[in-house]
Amino acid sequence: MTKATPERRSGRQLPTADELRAWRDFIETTELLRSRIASRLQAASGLSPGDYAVLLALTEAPDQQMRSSELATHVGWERSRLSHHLGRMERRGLIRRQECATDPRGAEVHLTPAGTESFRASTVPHLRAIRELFVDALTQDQVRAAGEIAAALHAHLDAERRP
Amino acid sequence: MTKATPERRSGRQLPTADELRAWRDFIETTELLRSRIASRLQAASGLSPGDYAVLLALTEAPDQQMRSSELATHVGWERSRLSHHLGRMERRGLIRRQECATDPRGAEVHLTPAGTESFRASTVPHLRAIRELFVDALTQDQVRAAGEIAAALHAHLDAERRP
DNA sequence: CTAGCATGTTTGACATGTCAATAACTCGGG
DNA sequence: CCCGAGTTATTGACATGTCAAACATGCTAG
Repeated sequence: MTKATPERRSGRQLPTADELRAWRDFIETTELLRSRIASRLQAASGLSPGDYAVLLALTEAPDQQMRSSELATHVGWERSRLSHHLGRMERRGLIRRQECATDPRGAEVHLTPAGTESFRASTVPHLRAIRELFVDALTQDQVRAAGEIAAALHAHLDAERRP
Repeated sequence: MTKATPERRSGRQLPTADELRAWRDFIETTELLRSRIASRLQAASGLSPGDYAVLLALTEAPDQQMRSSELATHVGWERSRLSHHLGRMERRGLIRRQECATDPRGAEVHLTPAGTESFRASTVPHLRAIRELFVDALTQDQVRAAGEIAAALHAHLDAERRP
């Protein structure tokens, strides 16, 4: 593809120093950002990002309930991870699990009033944190570029996964 | 700055739908990317990203050793996290801790031959994974932009932290 | 000297994640 | 009827992270 400029993009196995610096800045900063957003969420509502994802999905579901594996797909987690997380959330009274009427193997996950309320209280502070820590740090072009970079990375990872 | 278009960037508390989509793509993709890179590293060398960070710092240190808190600063971890991690690495024979000669409170962390060898074996595959999963997914401009976005986010987080 | 504060590190309790194994149930053929 | 393969969800063992408390030692004011 890049035969005309072989020294630029092809024939190289390893990243250049500049590329490596960009990678390190990128990966370290996203980690830091994630933990800051999580702190804000925790402080505002006592919820973890995982709790938030589960409560968001349930809140948007018809009847505020969902089958366990449906929920796993929706939030993009492995079943096992979800199961452990639901156990913790159930202990804290945020959700309730009950046998599924139509499939005795399955479980229905229900939002409790406490879960509904915690989620309600967390929404605005969480969105405000995203605004303050992400959107406000960047220009409009950078926000757009960040979305495009994420999309390109995601597409590339998908392509690698099953070619 | 944006007085001429007040509805665009100011007076708003919450992100727009586009901004929120960019945020979600960004944060979810970086998480996915992190875990893919970690899998590659694990497969190639049996090391976790944390192991790699510690071994990299020790490898670059004079005498292949470092004081524990120096190491914590270098990799950007809390002391407690480092202590737990060093315990696990020591059990696996990657590093060794011994009393510091000059300060009886302190610990020196030393690289073992096994640690040196594991790190050596991991370097090229790890850099290749960064090349394949990050650099190759993006244009040169995007790699540069990713670095700049990370720098802007980092600076903004620092500014928020202590003013 | 010694009480008390600072420094360097570890520990314990717990939240979060992954992986492999298990349990409980469905369903389609013999 | 029953076997075996697939589906749904949970479990256990363990790695990784955070927070607060504990420990050990050094330093300094009285």
